[in-house]
Parts: sequence; C-alpha cells; structure tokens
Amino acid sequence: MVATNYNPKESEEKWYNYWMEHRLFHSEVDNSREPYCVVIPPPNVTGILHMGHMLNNTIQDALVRRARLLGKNACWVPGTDHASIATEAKVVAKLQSEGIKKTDLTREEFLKHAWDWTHTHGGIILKQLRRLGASCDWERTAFTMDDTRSESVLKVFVDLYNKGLIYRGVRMVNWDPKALTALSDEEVIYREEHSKLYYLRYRIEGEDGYAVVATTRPETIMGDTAMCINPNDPKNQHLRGKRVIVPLVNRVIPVIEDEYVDIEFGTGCLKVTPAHDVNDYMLGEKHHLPSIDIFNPDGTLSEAAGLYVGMDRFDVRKQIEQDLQAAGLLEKVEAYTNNVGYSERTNVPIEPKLSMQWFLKMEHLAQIALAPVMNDDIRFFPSKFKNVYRHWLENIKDWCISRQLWWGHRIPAWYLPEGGYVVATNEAEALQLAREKSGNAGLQLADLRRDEDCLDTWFSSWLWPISLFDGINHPDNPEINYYYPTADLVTGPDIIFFWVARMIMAGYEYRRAMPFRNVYFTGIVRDKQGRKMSKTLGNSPDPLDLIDKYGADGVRVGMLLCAPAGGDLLFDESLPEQGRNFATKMWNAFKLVKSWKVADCPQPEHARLALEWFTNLLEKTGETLDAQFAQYRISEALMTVYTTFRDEFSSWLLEIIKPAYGQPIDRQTYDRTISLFERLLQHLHPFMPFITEEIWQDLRERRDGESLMATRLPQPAPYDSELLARFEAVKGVIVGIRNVRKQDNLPFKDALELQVKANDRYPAAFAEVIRKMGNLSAITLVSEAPKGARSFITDAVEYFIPMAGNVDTTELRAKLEEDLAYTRGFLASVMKKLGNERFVNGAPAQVVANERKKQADAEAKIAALEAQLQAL
RNA sequence: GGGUUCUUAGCUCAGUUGGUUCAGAGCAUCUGGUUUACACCCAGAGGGUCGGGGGUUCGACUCCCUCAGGACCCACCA
Repeated sequence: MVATNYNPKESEEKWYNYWMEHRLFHSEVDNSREPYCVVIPPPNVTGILHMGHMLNNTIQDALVRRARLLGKNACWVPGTDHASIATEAKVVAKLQSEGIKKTDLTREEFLKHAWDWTHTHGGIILKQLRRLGASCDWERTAFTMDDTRSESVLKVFVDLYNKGLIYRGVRMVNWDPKALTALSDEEVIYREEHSKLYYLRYRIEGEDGYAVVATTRPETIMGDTAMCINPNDPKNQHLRGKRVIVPLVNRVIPVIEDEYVDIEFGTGCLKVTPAHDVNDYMLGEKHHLPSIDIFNPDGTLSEAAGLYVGMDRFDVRKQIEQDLQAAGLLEKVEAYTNNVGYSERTNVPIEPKLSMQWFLKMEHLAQIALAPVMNDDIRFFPSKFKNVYRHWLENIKDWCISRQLWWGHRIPAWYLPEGGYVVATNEAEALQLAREKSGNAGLQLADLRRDEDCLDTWFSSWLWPISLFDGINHPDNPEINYYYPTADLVTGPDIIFFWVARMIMAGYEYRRAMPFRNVYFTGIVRDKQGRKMSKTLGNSPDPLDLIDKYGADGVRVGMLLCAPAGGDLLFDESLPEQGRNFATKMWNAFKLVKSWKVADCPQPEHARLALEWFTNLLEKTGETLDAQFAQYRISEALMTVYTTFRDEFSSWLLEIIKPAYGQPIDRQTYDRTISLFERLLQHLHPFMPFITEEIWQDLRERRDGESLMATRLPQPAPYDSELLARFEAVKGVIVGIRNVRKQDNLPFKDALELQVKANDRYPAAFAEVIRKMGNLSAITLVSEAPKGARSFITDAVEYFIPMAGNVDTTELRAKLEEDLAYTRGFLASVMKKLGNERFVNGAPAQVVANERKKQADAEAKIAALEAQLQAL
C-alpha cells in the first residue's frame, strides 16, 4: 500500500500522545542500568517559549533520546522557576492595571494574587515544549516553590547559617529603585553610555577661590560629606586642611586626602558621597565620614536631601544643572562616556544603597567549586568557559541573598522582642530556639516577628539537581543515590555565574559530588543579520508558528543545522525549511520502499553487494556519530545522518536495489533494506522524533508494533574499510559514465556499451552495479583502447564508451594532458618528499607509508593517462 | 584597563597533537533533467593567494611574533 503525503501535525499529536500513554518518557530507579539524567534549566513559570528555549531544549531532547536508544535509563526532569522578581513585577503590574497598589495589600493578600497568577499563566511553557517533542518525564515535573523544593531551600539556609556562612549586616548593595529590592552583583548589567561630566565649583571656606570637582552625578551633592584630594597632587596643595562649601545646600565639608584619588582625572578633586557610591562608601569608612542618604527607595529625593525633595533622581539632575548654572557654580559640562549599571530585570539604573541585607559567604564555596572544573572532572563545552569560570570564582564577593519581595522563599529568621534573632526551618523550632536564646520560657509565637524579605530566586535554583530528587530533605533516598550526579547540563553562558557555578558549589557542599559531568553551553540565537532576537526589534519568530509551518522535526533540524557548539547561531527561516524538506525526503524514501511488491525469487548480485557495502557504511557512520556526540558536535552529527540518508541511502543504495518498474523485489533484499532503513531511523530519531516514529511504526506493522523509542541501537561492529574504498571507486565509474552522457547529450534511457581496459584495480565484482546504474547494455573487457570512443579514468583504470559518430579528440586530448601534467607534478612533490632523508627519518611511519601509496597511485594513473593519449 | 576568542568559497561554519597537489561541508549560484519515491527532487559545474606582514620547520590553515578588524566576558576611576 503506498502511503499518502506526510502530515506533520497529525503525526506529532498522534505519537506524542502515544508516547505519553505508554509512559515512554518515564524513568524509574533501576540499578541494573546506567542512568542518564538531565535536569532542565527551569524556565520562568509564567514565561513563554522563545527561540532560545527551542534551541536549548532541542539539544537536550536529542541527547536524551540518543541516550535512551543507547540503552541508558534516560531521565529528563522538567520544571519551572518561580522567578521572584520577574513574576512579582508582572503581578504588581497586573494589580496596578486593576487599580490596586501592592502597598494596599497584606503579604497574604498579595501572595494569593501571585499564586492565582501562577496557576493561570504557569506551566504554559511546559505545554509548549511538548509541541517540540520534548521527552521529559512529566511525572516528575517540579516547581522551585513547591513543598519539597521550599523545604529544601529553608533547610539549606538554616544549615549554612549554622555553619556560619550566612550573616546579616548593613552593606552597600545594588538597589533597584523600580522593583524596590536589593540585587546581587550578577543581576547588574553595565552598559556604556554617553553622559556628561559636570565641573562644579565648591567655595573654599574663608577664602575667595573655588575648588572644582568633576562629577557625572551632580544630583548627589546633597549627600557629600567630604572632598578628597590626592596628597601627592601638586596642583591641589592649596586645598590641604581646608574646608569647602557644598553648592546650593551651603553645607561645609572637610577636604580629606587619600591616594585613591586619580590625579589625572578631572581636576583631581573628588566629591565624597558615602551613601551613594561604592568607592565613596569605602573612603567614608576609612576616614570615618558621616553618610547622608538623600534617596528614597524609589529613587526620589528624600527629606535628608534638603532640596528637590520628592523629585526623581534624573529630573533632579536636569534641574540642578540649571540651578548651579544660575548660581554661577557650574564651570563647564563635558561630554563623557561611562559605564552605568542597570537592573537585569527592570532595566532601570541601579542605585548603590546602604542597607541591611542577608549575605552568603562565598570563599569556602568558591574554593570547593574551582578545582573540579579546572581539572575537567566536570567538563565544559566549549572549554574556553573554564577561564571565565575561574576568574569569577577567584574574584568572588559575598552573595546578597535577600530580596525585598514577597514572591519567593521567605527568609526563615525570627526576631525576638528584645532584639536578636533565631534561624529555623519552621515556627515551632523558631519558638523553641527563641525561648532558649532569651531565657524566657513564656515567649509566644506572636511575640516573634518573622523577617519580611524573601530569598534570591537563584538560592533555590542552585539546589535544582539535588532538590529535584529530594536529596536535601532525604539525603539517602534511592532516587538521589541513583540519578545524581546527572549527566549533561545544557544551558546558556549568560547564566554561568547565576546558576552553573552555584549548582557546582551546592553539589559539592551537599552531595560531596559534582551535580553534572558535562556542561554544554549553547550560543545565542540571532537573526540573519547577526542581531540578537528581541521583542522590540520584532525579529524573533514565534516558535509555535514555525512548528505549524515546518513541523516540529523540521524546526528541530533547522535549529541544529546552525548551532555550532558554543557559537552564536544566525537563524533564518530557510533552515527549518531545509529541515522540512529533509523530512519529506525521508517520507518519499519510505513511500518507495512501501510500494515494492515482495516475491520469493533469487537475490541479484548487485543488490547483495550494495547491501553489503551499505551495511559496512552504516557501521562506520555509527562510529562517526559516537565520536561527534562525545564531543557535543551535535550539528555535525546531524549533518552526518543527513548526508548518509540522503546521499548514500537514497541516492545510491535505493537506486541500485530498486527493481525495474512493475517488477517485484526479492524477499532477501527487501528484508535487509528494511532493517537498514530501521537502523537509519534510530540514528535519525534524536533529531526528528516524530517522522522517524511514524515510519518505524508503519514498517513494523508486520511485526510487533513496538515503539522506536523502546528500541536499542546495537553495539558497534567492525567494518570493512577496503570494501568502502572499493565502492567509492565504483561510484567513480558511474559518475564517469554520467559525465559522458551529459557531455554528448545521451539520454539515460538509451543503453550504452562500456569497455574496460582492466587491471587489478578494476572492481570486477561490482560490474553488475555499474551496469545497472549506468544503464549499460554490456561491459566488455578490452586490452587495447578502441577507436572512436569517449573515455575516462577512475582509480587508474581506463574506461571507454564507443561512439557511433566521429569523436572530436582535441578537447579530450587537452584535458588528458592537463590531467597528466597535474599528476606528474603531484608525483614529483611526493618523490621530493620521499627523497628527503629528514622527512623519511623524521616523519611518522604512517605518514611515510601514505606517501609511498600515493606514489604508487600516481604512477598507475600516469600510465593510464599516457596510454589513453597514445591511443588517440 | 584586564581577560577570552575569532578572521577559511557569496553566506554560515568544519579543518581533531604541523604531514596527500588539502584547501572541505551545508546553503546559495550556474548548467542540464518528467530515468514513475521525491521539483520540498535528481545529475553535474563553478567558486577561496585560509585577514596583512614576518619567523620557526624537510613541510604551516595548523606553532611563534606583529599589525588590522570584529565579538564576548570581567573591572569601584568620580
């Protein structure tokens, strides 16, 4: 029965449901089998699938499906991240659109809204992943804020606190004035900006002159508590020991001296604002300066500023420029380029702010995480990220883990009425500890006040490979013991610090073992012009639209075709199109095979030989694929199966064994072809799960209807390289015949005669293959070149095709002569090498032997060429 | 400012410890083609002084130096 056209949508739905029903994605502990585990980088719970996810998850799925076919117990654990800041921002925005302010709500009321939002919009992305064919074990779907994960987080917090690694204190932190929370250093992205450098005049107290200060932030002068000069600065000696007057506010501040100040920059005078600049803060500490916080949390000016109270910081900058100008205190303004830190989430300029926060000491954790990566216990692909990783760990600072947010894991610290606090995983425990600490046995829970802040999202993500298997709460459970360490992590280099490094820390701290053996860093998906895909540019296609248009298999192939390991990929719709075309090609090959009528008749020799050849070729292909996957060269692995299927299988094997129109095929050839086709489907399945299953199931109808997913790739077997080489020569003969046909416009349907001046290189055994593929009436062996024939040489054998009319030999002679000259030159270069003692003695034996073989080949070819020329 | 990395066919990239006259693949281009699986196809072809310069070597796309240009990461110069 000849099948109809392929319908991707129907096939995708059918087989995904089938896989789910048969629980083929599900994995359970099985100590008799090697586990292969991948944990998904959890997308934001309310996120939507974008091209980056497509790439990342296509790669993971290819790896997982291949591992399954190799007989490993593959387990891909999906889940989502609560994404503290991002989700809270969305909920706040949604409430705002309904006229509700977060500040009007209690924590409980707000969290109810947040959970509602999460339940409504949450998990969409996981459903979208199914369209792609992701073979996740959905029965294990987790959420960073579900009970098991939350419990793990609190437990780890308490543990680290008890180990003395978590502390609370007032520090200069990165403040997000929009999200109204502190951020970690990693959440600040620096962007170069064209700004202005303002030169401000500070009157010197009791004198007529000015000291001029250059600053990019004139709006912070109300927070100045000193001016600083370098004691070695000759041009500012007159300021030593003086006091100066802050413009507009007319407050008197001292001139201090510190070598930190760069003499060359600006005027050599630095205004010191300890509350609003990290360096100034350090100077302030050193020189015991007071600190004036002139900003409210939202970035408006506070009462402490004295001026511009309530105005936004950037409005003040404009206003103060005018006011200073008017007061004659603005000397000049220069164009200036500097780096400004922005909040990664809200994209507003961050404000350095002194505040009370919780921190995690990183020294110990950094130390245990460095060596395993540097000595390749954990391998990074590409390895260049090892350097990035090392540099970060070697310069690491304490991690600010508290956030002034409600959506997240609430910090498990309770404050006592008379001061001090206790840290515990639950209220009962906290009360117990509080009673002990205070010596007041009558203390009640109501007397305690729990910390209002919640934890950085990454404080839960860093436990992911462990907490997914409940390895924090139950460190000895069979699941964690079996699945951990996981095998491969596939993620973007942008979260190497946020996530990868911290998972490694947590892995060694809580399991004393790596969380994963290999990390594959993907590139960034860009458009064809190399621009990053973004909503604002509108250059990012909707992945689901692409799937509708080209099929999931087509899109997967398209993604992988342009995904060099670690390199950015320039995506273009021609790629999924190519993927779809390839799926169609597979379908057509399937249709052909299905159309054959099988009969019990003898197997033709050419079919037997071709099958022999292809069987060996597939073994070699398997070997190549193993090597490519071992190096995570997924794009190349795809190209390997792509060309093997299209060129070797379809264009050569099927064409050779294809019976004449209307003729049946012998059972032996048919069965062998089907099993080779099936093996190809196994190799293709990690890349194109749907169409391979569709074809597989149909080819298997006559058998047991077993899913392709449940099959195993056989162990690699040795192959005959000599046979493979011989067959390449056979192809060469056929190409030679085709060229003659093309040259003389001889249609394929007209049979030709081929004459061969045979030598020991002539692949006589394959004559039948040549005859069929060349549509030859006969192949005759001759000892002399015939007159009036087209000729060509393949592998030093001369072939002739007699021509009816006269053959113009001028062109041929020129070509032969050119070829001869080239081959002689080649031989000369080989001989030169072989005549060089230093080469023969110095080069590896293999290389020298290779040269000798080349010599023999070239000599044979020259002989053949000379013979042909003579015959003309 | 520090670090990493890249520059090979029109485009996107391979090129594995230096060893073929080795310059490759896919796409694109061009030329032919209804040989009943496939025009979402088949058969062919053209196309690059491997960024410039210098050096090491019997031999360099591959190693070293230098110049030019690009990318990314890190960094407290206001």
